[in-house]
Amino acid sequence: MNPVAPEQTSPEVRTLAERVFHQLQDAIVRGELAPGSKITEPGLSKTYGISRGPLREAMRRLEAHRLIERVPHVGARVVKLSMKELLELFDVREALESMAARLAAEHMTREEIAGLREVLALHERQADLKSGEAYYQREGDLDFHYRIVQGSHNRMLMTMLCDDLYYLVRLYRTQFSASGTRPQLAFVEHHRIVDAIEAGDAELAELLMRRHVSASRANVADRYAAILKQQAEATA
Amino acid sequence: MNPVAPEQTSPEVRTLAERVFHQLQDAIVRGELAPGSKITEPGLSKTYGISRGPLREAMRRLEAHRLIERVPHVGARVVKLSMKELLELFDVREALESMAARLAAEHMTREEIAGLREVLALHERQADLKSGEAYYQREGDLDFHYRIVQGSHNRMLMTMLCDDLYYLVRLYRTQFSASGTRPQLAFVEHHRIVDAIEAGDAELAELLMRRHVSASRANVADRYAAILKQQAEATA
DNA sequence: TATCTCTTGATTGTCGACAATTGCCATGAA
DNA sequence: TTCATGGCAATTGTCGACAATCAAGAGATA
Repeated sequence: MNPVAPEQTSPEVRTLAERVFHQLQDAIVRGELAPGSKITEPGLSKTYGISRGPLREAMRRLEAHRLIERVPHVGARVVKLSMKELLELFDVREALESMAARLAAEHMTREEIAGLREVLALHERQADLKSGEAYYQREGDLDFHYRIVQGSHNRMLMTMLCDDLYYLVRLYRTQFSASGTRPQLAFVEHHRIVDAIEAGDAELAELLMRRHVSASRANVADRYAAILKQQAEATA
Repeated sequence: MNPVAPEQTSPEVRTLAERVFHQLQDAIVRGELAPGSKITEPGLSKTYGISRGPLREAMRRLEAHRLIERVPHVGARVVKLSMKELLELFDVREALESMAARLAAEHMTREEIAGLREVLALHERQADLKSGEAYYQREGDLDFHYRIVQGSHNRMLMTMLCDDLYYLVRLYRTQFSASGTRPQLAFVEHHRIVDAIEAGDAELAELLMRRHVSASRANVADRYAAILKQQAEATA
């Protein structure tokens, strides 16, 4: 159902607050709750059929994950990523994921590497059969990155990237409806990264991952610049 | 009073929950609440004279900042950093702070650089006069890093490092009572980093910061290995 | 004696109600 | 018309009480 989410069976749904938290998290990432829209406690309380107590707790967690923004005595809004913040996100990703790739090259087990190769093969097949872009860029790409972070065996990195940043990435993709160009390019880059990891070449893996994220960032920035230019021409 | 904390006057103490959050945060970082000790809601509720509602909210925030760990239906404990987690923290710092130094070299204003130089001069004076180690390594060092992160002008980096990781660093220092060896070495490294930033040499600033954090990590690892060896000899 | 079960006490999760603060809208004056 | 001011409705913050869950200890049995 959700190829990225780490919670397959029921990791932490022992309480109402956590269940609602995950529901809201999904709703936001999927765009069902419009970015920038105001969310009120009584409203959600009725929608989900729970009291305001657990709801507030869920909202606090959403705030910690940067999915909503709260102002005391005023209310909460779904985050609306600006282009500036999006580029900031890419810078952070570049720093953390390159480190993850380095650590993965040092610590990843044979089994984990094999699993990574499988993911890559699966994506390749799907990209061959259909246009595939949609699936690839939307979830498959994150799946790849997800496994590398896991392979770093650094718990702090894992929570930062998988629990926080990757949800923001998904939110950005729905918000900007970024179908994601340059899938074939990313393919090659992915393969090279895995090769470096398998070879245990930490420095190379780090460098390649860094370039990979950086290229993705540049791609976003370019497309944004193009949009701005287009708008300028439209008004002129 | 608190040279590191960004909140000088009253940043967000408009609500009980936030006030208690900051109080607890300080208490934990200072070691007043022993690492690993269990904290109970009714207990804190009485201690701080507030109801359990705002208290739970404060605890949620502490959990998000990794200062306490909660288990549903069981309770919360103050975090107790293991050496493994500490080294993980250093890896994350290396990734994020080297990126921060790079961005700082690109975006830092003249005024910010001047302020950074002042901090350095202040530390040098204090290191000359007294043994200075204590002040230097405890807060001054973080002050230096803090300003560089601010200079990156990347809000996401700022919150990650200043709001989360640096509190963990301070907690580690009290927990391991790390008075911090190698202050003079760090001095030289700090100076070189500022030089690189002022020269606008992003790559060099990044490299130097990376080495700086890495050296700090190696220092911690070495001292830990020494302690282990000492203990082994004592038992033998 | 060791282990298993059950009871008990305490703690956490949830709820509904009340108080405090905010934003909005109507009213009035310049 | 525009701006300031006051009141009002709605939302957020806070509280105390009840229900659900867990951990520990007493007791019984093999």
